[in-house]
Amino acid sequence: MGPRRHTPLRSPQPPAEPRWRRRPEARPAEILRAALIAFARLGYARTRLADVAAEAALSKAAIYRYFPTKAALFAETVRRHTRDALGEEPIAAGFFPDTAEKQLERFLRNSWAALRRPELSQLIRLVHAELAAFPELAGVFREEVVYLLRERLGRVISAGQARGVFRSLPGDYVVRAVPELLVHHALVGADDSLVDGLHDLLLHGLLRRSTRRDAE
Amino acid sequence: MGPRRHTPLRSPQPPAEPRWRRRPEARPAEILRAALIAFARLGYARTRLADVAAEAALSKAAIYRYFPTKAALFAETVRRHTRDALGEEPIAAGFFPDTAEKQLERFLRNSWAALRRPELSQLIRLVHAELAAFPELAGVFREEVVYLLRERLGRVISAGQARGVFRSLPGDYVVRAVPELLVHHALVGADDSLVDGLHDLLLHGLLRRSTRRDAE
Amino acid sequence: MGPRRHTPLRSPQPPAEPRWRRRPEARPAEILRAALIAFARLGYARTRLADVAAEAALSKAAIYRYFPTKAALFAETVRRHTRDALGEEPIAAGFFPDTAEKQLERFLRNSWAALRRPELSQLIRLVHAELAAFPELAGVFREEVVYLLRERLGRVISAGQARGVFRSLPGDYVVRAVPELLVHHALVGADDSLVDGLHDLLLHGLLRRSTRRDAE
Amino acid sequence: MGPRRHTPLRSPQPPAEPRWRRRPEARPAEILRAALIAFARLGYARTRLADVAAEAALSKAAIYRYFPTKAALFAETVRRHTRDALGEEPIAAGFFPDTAEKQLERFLRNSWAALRRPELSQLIRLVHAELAAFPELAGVFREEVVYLLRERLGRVISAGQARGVFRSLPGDYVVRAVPELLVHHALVGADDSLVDGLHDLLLHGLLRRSTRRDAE
DNA sequence: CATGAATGAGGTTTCATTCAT
DNA sequence: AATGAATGAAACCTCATTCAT
Repeated sequence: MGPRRHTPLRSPQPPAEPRWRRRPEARPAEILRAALIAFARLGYARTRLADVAAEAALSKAAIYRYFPTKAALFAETVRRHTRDALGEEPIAAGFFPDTAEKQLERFLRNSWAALRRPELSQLIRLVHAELAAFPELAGVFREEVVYLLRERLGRVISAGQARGVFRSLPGDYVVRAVPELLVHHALVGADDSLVDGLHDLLLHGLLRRSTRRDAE
Repeated sequence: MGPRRHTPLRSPQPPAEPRWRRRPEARPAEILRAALIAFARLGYARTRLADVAAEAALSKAAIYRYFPTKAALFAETVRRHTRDALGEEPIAAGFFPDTAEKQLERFLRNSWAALRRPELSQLIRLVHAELAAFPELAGVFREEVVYLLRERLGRVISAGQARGVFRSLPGDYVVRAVPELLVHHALVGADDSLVDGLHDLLLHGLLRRSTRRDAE
Repeated sequence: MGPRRHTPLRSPQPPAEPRWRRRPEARPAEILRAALIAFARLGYARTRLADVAAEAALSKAAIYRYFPTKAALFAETVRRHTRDALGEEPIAAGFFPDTAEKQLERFLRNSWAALRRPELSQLIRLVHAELAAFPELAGVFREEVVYLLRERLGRVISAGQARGVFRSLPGDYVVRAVPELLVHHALVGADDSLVDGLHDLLLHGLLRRSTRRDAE
Repeated sequence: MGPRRHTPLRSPQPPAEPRWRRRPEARPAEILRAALIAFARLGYARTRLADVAAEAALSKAAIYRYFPTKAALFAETVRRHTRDALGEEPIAAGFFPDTAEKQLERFLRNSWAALRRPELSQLIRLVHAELAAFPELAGVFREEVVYLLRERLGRVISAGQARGVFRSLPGDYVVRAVPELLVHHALVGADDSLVDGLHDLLLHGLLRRSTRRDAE
């Protein structure tokens, strides 16, 4: 066999539509958006760069202008979408004259609303699916999501304790476990009814006996 | 990283029950044991059949005598190791004259001891990592592990309620959420201290006020 | 776009010809032979593994059973074909009652005959073309080819000197330069007439004046 | 290693002699200088246009203003740097009353000094490495370097013969082989001592016997 | 004129799966 | 029953080249 030369003859299309348009700063964000969709659909290993490229309406090679490897793209995808995933605390806990019970309920309801949004629940699944391959991402996720929820819940409980509504707790188990539980519910796709159940469980575990005794 | 291909999950026909072989049913079990180790180490996609074969001290081709595809092997691995993962209920709940509190604590302690064993926690990670690719396995896992825990916990709570120690609960949230929480703790590798915290949280959420008031 | 699954349907050809036959030990040698041909034709970078595979009538993947990378295959190709490239010294220099001049001529003629064979001259081109990329191979080549020629020439000259036919030389330049020159001739594809010229040049530089004066 | 593509050598039209530019003929020369450095460092195939561009402190696209393809750039790089590589003959052979021996030595010393300069020896390596891919460049190189050396050496020898110092030679082997040998020495990176050896070898092969006999 | 952005077209390497022994 | 050999089918990543600005 002789030495082949590959001289692709391109069908000479009249220069109708420009192949691309200049959108410098937008690109990385666009790619990350597409990557989230693709990775969420198939997981890391099953997602081909071609899938991301198609979703972003770009060529595979273009992705490599912005991200050096598939793994880096994945890591950045998780990182980017994890930040601000929860957003600002919708209503500052202490400034409302709500009862402690109401504050707790609002925390649960808001947190669950955020976690169950597809963008975030998919991210949660992604992070937990690649725990072994990308252990650092678990850390990112915990810091950005779990720790934030802990803080918010901690404030709610402290406020309730200050008012004498919540009992004092041995250790921080409640503060640690509740975000975990919410995350797990998002991970396995639980339905919304859980908020009521969790509220009930927590309330009757937190109310001081005297308060409740008085209430009778 | 190289390419990982993913073949669709064919209906995982076990090889038609070959009855007598040199070491009759030893081989499949050996392979499944090796597969668990390999899959747990690297996850589904990263695990090569060669890894499983090496772990089983067999050739790749030999695996195909017993399992038609990699996906089928994976599914069967999860299935096999999920069954009996929890084993018999160590101590039947109702037959002991323990207090309801003690029974609850024993349930938590036993369940956590089982879930935190490496074989099971790895399985849990595997199942949750491949939720998207193998949705049916989530079902298997839930039936074998989660539902079993629910049953056991349900019995403990019912017994406590019958004795008048636990209050009556609105809905089944507690029964559904506690196993979920335990599983999630295993998934993220929590430490043992959580049992005490969970016990405390549950107790004070379940005890009837009158009981506690009486106890004072 | 949904998740594609690639289930190649192979046209069900009746099992006419077996795709391969078992030839275990032959394979590496066959591949190296094919690799020499391919690399010689196109150089290292231009040669695709597919070229080698086609030449060897194998699949690309099969090559990877025996050689871990393209670079390793290339190195081994050069190494293997360089060893024994010159073969045994055709006629032992000292044992013949030839004149020193005849022995010198025979060395030149034999060496050139070996070097100009396509297998060896291609190898020479390959080694020199990839000097920068594979410096170690230059060493292999020098040891196996250049040094061997130096030894042989050295013996011829020593014998001639012992007989009083060749003058004593300041330094070893002749022994070093002549193999180099032959190699270069092979590299640029010189014609056979050079042997006579080289013979003449060397002779009149090596003959002792007294000998030549006597001969007149 | 990644893929390297190799486009066929299009007729390397220099960009139609663009007469006036901001820095009229500076750009192409700068690019060619950068290209020599880059190509010499890595060889043709391994050198990326990006390497050349970086070396020239230009963008890749800018190179395409002056050279239609990578192959054309390479060819022009070799061509440009080959011309004048040897420069003017430092001292016209015939005009000096030197002895023929001195003239020969000066030829060798000057030639070697030129060939061993990094710019030229790298060029030599480049040309010989790409002999197969760019056969025409070998021709360019031979014309510009080898033939020039032949001419100069021819003049030295003729002068010596005219003076009766050098014997008459059968054929032109010496004139053809010596430049070749010098080039090869440059190619493999020989050290300077070779000049003395070559001088000695040549002298004792060229001096007329009568001269030497007289000298005794 | 110059360039940053984009891409088509591979090339190397991997691996699940099959086949002859 | 078991396995070493073989391979088809990607997947990642690269780079010469083009185009809009």
